[in-house]
Amino acid sequence: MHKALIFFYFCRHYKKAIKNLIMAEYNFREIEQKWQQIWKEKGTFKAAVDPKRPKFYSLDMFPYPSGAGLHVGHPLGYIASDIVSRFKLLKGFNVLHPMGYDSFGLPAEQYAIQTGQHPAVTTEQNISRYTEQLKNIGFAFDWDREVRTSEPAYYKWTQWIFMQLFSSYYDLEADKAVPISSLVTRFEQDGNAQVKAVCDEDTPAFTAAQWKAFSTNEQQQLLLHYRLTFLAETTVNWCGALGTVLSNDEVKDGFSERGGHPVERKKMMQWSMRITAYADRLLKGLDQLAWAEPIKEMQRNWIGKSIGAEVVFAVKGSNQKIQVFTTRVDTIYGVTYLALAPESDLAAELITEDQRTTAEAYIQQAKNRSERDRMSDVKTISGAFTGSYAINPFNGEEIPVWIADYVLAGYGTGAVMAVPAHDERDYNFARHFGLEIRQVIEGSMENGSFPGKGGIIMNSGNLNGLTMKEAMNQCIAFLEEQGIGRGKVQYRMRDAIFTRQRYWGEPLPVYFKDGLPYLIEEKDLPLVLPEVDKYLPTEDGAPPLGRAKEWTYTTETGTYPLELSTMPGWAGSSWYFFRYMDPSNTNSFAAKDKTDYWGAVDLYIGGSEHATGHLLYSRFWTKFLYDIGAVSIDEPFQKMINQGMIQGRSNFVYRIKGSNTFVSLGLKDTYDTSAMHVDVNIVHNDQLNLEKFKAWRPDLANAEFILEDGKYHCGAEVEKMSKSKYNVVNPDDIIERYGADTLRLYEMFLGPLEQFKPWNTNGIDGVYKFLRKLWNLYHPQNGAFAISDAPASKEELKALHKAIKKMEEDMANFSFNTSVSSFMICVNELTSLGCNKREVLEPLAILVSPYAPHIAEELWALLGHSDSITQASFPEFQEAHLVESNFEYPVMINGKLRAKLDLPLSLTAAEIEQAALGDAQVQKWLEGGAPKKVIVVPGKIVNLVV
RNA sequence: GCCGGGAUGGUGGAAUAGGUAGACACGCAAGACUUAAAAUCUUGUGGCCAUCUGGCCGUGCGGGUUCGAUUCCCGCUCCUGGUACCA
Repeated sequence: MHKALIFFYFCRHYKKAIKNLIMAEYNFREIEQKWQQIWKEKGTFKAAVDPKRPKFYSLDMFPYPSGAGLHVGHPLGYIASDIVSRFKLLKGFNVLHPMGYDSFGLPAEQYAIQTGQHPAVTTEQNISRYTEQLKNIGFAFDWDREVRTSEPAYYKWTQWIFMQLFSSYYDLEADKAVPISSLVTRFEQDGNAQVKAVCDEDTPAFTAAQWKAFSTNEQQQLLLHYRLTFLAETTVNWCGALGTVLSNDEVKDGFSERGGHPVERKKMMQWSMRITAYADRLLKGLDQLAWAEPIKEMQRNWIGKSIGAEVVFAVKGSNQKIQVFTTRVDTIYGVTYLALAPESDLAAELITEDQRTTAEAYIQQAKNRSERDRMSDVKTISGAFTGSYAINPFNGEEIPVWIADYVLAGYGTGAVMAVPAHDERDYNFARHFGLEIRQVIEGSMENGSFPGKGGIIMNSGNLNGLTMKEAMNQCIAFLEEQGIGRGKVQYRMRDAIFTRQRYWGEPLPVYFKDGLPYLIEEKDLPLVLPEVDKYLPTEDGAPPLGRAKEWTYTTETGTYPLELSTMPGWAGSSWYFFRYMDPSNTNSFAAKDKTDYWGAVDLYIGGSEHATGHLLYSRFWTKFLYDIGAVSIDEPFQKMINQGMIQGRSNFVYRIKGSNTFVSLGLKDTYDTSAMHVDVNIVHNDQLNLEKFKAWRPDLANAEFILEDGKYHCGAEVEKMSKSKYNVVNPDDIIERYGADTLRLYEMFLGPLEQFKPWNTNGIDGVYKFLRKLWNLYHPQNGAFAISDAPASKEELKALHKAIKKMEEDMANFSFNTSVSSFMICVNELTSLGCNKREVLEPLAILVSPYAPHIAEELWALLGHSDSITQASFPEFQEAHLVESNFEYPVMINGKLRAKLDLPLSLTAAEIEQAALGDAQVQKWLEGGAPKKVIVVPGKIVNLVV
């Protein structure tokens, strides 16, 4: 009796444990660790050049390793690209699927300023954490190819590319970058009159004789006007207190966002990249790319090509000329004033004595507002008259010259010809200051100004009666004939500023001699970031590198100071996709045979927030590298998918004010409550785990609850994922609880990849159940592995081949969520058929392996294979298994479903009609009469109109 | 303002060369197993009406084309991403 009781007790409590031992339930923890280890040991995902196989380059936007670690949103795109990579492996492709880190950046430097911790140390720690987290998810990355932009061995080549840009200019005749040495040769022979190249607007003309007579310094100064990366005076947001340049979005109301220090617009010497030289190629190149149309459109807007004309206005009683850019030169007779940007030097010069006080006060006021403030404050109209008049070259009319802050110094020439009748901003300005409004296009002025692009020109001398296009052509011809203007293409995009006054970035390989920049020698690369005592600007406002003890460069002629600024964040990320092809090369950034083999990225997955920055810069550098013959492609990313951001989903509890009692969601309005964020990790399916809640914080230990049906329901809201909202979900926690395969499947199952969606774990159980059902197919009796070699039935093959077909179609459309559904359907069907046939279960394991690689490998091994499942071939879809002999026809009457008829597919339309009309249900609706019309679509539908 | 994307049950979502709306999953409900709970399994689940086999309504709103519209066209509303005195 006693023994029996103990035995009984033992059985009850250890039943499950024993079952696990002898019945091999799906144990994801064991399986996943085992296979991650095997992949690592066997180098399963090592990629190597293999001309015999077609290549597939699958790339993710590499992350900046932040201190917060990966959250559940980061891996979304990586999982998608991993699925595609593994699918391509099964399809026989040689797949390159690497991962690395964009490891220079501001957060590590800010942390360094606060703590004194070297950014390299912080970065290293963060990278270890990221790598560990990524490895837990079981990605098919070739980790041997990892790159880090902050490693000297990497940024050596970032510096090298900078040097090539410095040594090149853009030749407009060849329409490509050409070595600057050939430009020097041309200067020596002919001067610069015949040279068609992209250069600064203010480049002076000179002859060969003059060139030769110039001093070395003068020659170098002139060459800077042509180099693709150059030092030039740029207007920036300068914050003296922080000692650095701020970007527009770091400035609020004239003060720095961080610290609230005053910010002024200041002209500073900065390095720039002449990306505008590539504007047209960047625009045209978009047409060839398989990118989402919105992203292409964003780039087109960013490049902002406008076709128009440049017109020179003489100033009355002065030698000054005012140059304007306009897209509507056809409205030239409607010009009633000119407007200059407050920053322009010309504006200050044109102020007459009687206007001096007001005009100069206005310029001063405008200067203190950032460009962004000026732009966002559209409603306030402000300006000042200079006192000067310009002459309209078409009719000799005198027109007043104004200063207006709606004119931007950085676009076009910083001066506009105002046509109030046909431009809204000019109209508002003219109304505000009582300036003339003269209509020159036929139409009604009832609703103020109108653009009138399709109208006929009037009040315009010999342009009268012409269309916009005709008038424009005629005007441009006149301007060119008179030498006072020309047709011109203007881009909104500006040259990219390439320096930051920061520490944690690539040093520029440049030293200064007589105030002019020179490149260090290639053999001295990399120019390694020096140690500094603090990561702050020096007392006299120089960048942090000014603190380095020895930051000089020695040549045969002497020792010279090195550049103190560093490169911006986008430098290292603009070419990393080439480095992956040959990551440890010490002789070049990547060997040509390797870049030729791997070519362009076949699939690039990342967020759309990089649409205009990173993607544009990468395309620019790739085109440049192509021009100099360093690579053979001029577009880096053939196909791109933008995954939607995963937003946070916060949970709330409702505390009765002034108490420690919490009310469930449905009852919260019956009490006086206030909402409080609660950690989403102690909430499941929006139900609060009360014990965990009490343990969450000491002050909640004695919390009390008012429940609904014995449960505490939490409120929920979609917000940004952030620590302070307690809605950050760490992939490690999901993996701990459900395993990596479940995480991978669930992230895909959540919805379309490109859609923005909040993270919630409400449906994750369903995915986990699916994996267990899958496992049970191979372990049918008491959880023991058993497989039958008997031939599969028609139904079993049909279930399988439906899934094969669906997966291939979905892969082509990157519709991962629907593939997961089709796997579920397949497994459900096979379960109810009781299928454990090798003929079906072997291909099934291959099918799910891109999504759930660990469990697939385990099943593959159980099936008796010694190779990795990644070596298998994707099962071939056979249409024959899906062919049906019958079809259940929906019969609709007046467009409404009234009956269903199971009929052979071999029937003709007439036979189907016959059958439908004979059906009892249909007869009832026809009420004895004949239908007015019968539509029969064989294999689809029958519709009767009565 | 301009340029994109979107709106489908209680929830995530499926279905568009126009052809059975709501696949798959969550949640919920009922039942089985259990001392109980969890887990698991079975059944049901768009709304309204009906005693049942059934009927009416239903894909943001209003029109249109069509035998037939979530899908195409016109006009709105709301949400969302980008961009913004760009001459």
